[in-house]
Amino acid sequence: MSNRYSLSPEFDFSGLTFLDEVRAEANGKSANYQGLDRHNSISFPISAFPEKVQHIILALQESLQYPVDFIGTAMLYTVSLAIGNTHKVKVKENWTESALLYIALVGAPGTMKSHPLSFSIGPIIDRDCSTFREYEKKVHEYKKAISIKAKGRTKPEYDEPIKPVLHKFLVQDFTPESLTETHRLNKRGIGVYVDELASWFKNFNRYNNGSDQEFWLSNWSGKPIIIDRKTGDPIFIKSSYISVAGTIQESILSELGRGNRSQNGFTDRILFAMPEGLKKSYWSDRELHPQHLQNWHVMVNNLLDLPVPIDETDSLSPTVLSFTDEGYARLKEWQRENTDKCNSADNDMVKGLYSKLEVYVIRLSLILQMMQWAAGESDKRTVELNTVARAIDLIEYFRNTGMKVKRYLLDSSPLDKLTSEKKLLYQSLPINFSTGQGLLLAKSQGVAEVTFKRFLNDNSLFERVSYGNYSKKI
DNA sequence: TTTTAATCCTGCACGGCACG
DNA sequence: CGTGCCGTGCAGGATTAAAA
Repeated sequence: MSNRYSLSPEFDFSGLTFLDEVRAEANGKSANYQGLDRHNSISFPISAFPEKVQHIILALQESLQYPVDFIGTAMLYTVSLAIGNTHKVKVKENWTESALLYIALVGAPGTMKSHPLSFSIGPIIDRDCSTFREYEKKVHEYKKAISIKAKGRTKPEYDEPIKPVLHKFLVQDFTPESLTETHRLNKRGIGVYVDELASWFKNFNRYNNGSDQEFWLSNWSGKPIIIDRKTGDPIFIKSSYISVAGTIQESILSELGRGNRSQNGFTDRILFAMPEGLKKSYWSDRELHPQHLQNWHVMVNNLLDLPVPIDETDSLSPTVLSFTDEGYARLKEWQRENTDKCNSADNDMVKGLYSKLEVYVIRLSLILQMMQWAAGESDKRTVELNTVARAIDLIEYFRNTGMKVKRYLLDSSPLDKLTSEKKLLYQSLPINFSTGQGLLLAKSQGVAEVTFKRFLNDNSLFERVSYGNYSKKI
């Protein structure tokens, strides 16, 4: 099969020598991850992406300061969504994996979290936009057909007009009901965008006894969605496919762990992009070469144009890729290492994460293979060794960020649960102080006497050295 | 989703205790 | 004995969990 669109091969990269510099820098940092201890971090493995995509990622970093972690992860999401139910990968007999992803971009406000996502899903939004215009046209014709039919009752065998269906990929604002309805009409697969993950989580079990949670867990596994409703038609979606992208502020990551009984299994299912040492930067003089934008659009459109084969029972029958022998061997090798790491892990939360990574390495292999195909850099008959190796690079990055998130949840400092006033007061107190000194400071910041004295009783924050004298513990 | 109950936090008042 | 330090019960507000 050949690509419907081809990327411009004439595109001249030679004038863009800065790319090599940036890439050298980026690759130097990600040189080896295996020997590092768990507190070091791995930089985002740009080299996992196809050549042309690497150029786009680096150009976006250079011209618009998009962190490579964000744009790269957002691109994985975009490709995941574009693949949908068209392709799966076979691991073993009776075990296939889809390209479904849950991703989250983590960073402080104003650090370019949403722009990279908007850029990478741009081609899909364009597609949704044009199908919506067609839909409106069809609705217009449908209404006309209905009215003609009403008037012209004389023809008994008049063709029943078909109510048009809106096809779309992206859902921004949704309720569980509207989402399943959209998915019912778009069985190829849809994607949602959640602006603040923490608040999304918080409302999971609020109003409906955990069924939201259940829904997202089973969707992640690609299980069927079966809903019987009191009002409206029952819904049955055999292979559900809803990829999720979200953002969250680093400072409220710890909220994911609150009331941890229900959410823990969930954070393991999310791949986190967390750029190291992220800060706001100055505008750059460099402009994004339009060819990069063009190339990305071509690639995504190649994927979006893939049809979903439908079998004789009217259900989807995706094309199934399998691993090459070498690729499968590498996968097995990694799985052994991961299993050992998992078994020797001291804590159950870590085990949960590691077992999800085992699924994700397969899914990322599929996504990367399809991405390479879309970029015209390989075929899509099998998943090759090279692809598996790249997927493993990515997984090790996501293992690292996943552990980072876990650390946020586990040892969030006792300071985090304080109100901002108390936190400020605590920080302005000297290491050693007498009650009277502290009281003065507290009053100047508007904290009442009793409140301050009760505050002093918190053993995790203060130690009483002697009568009327305290020292800070943190 | 709205209503209700439970829990936590805060400010106030008061009384006991340590210290010089 | 005076002064500052410390603990506690209570009421009302805010937040969170449970019920309707």
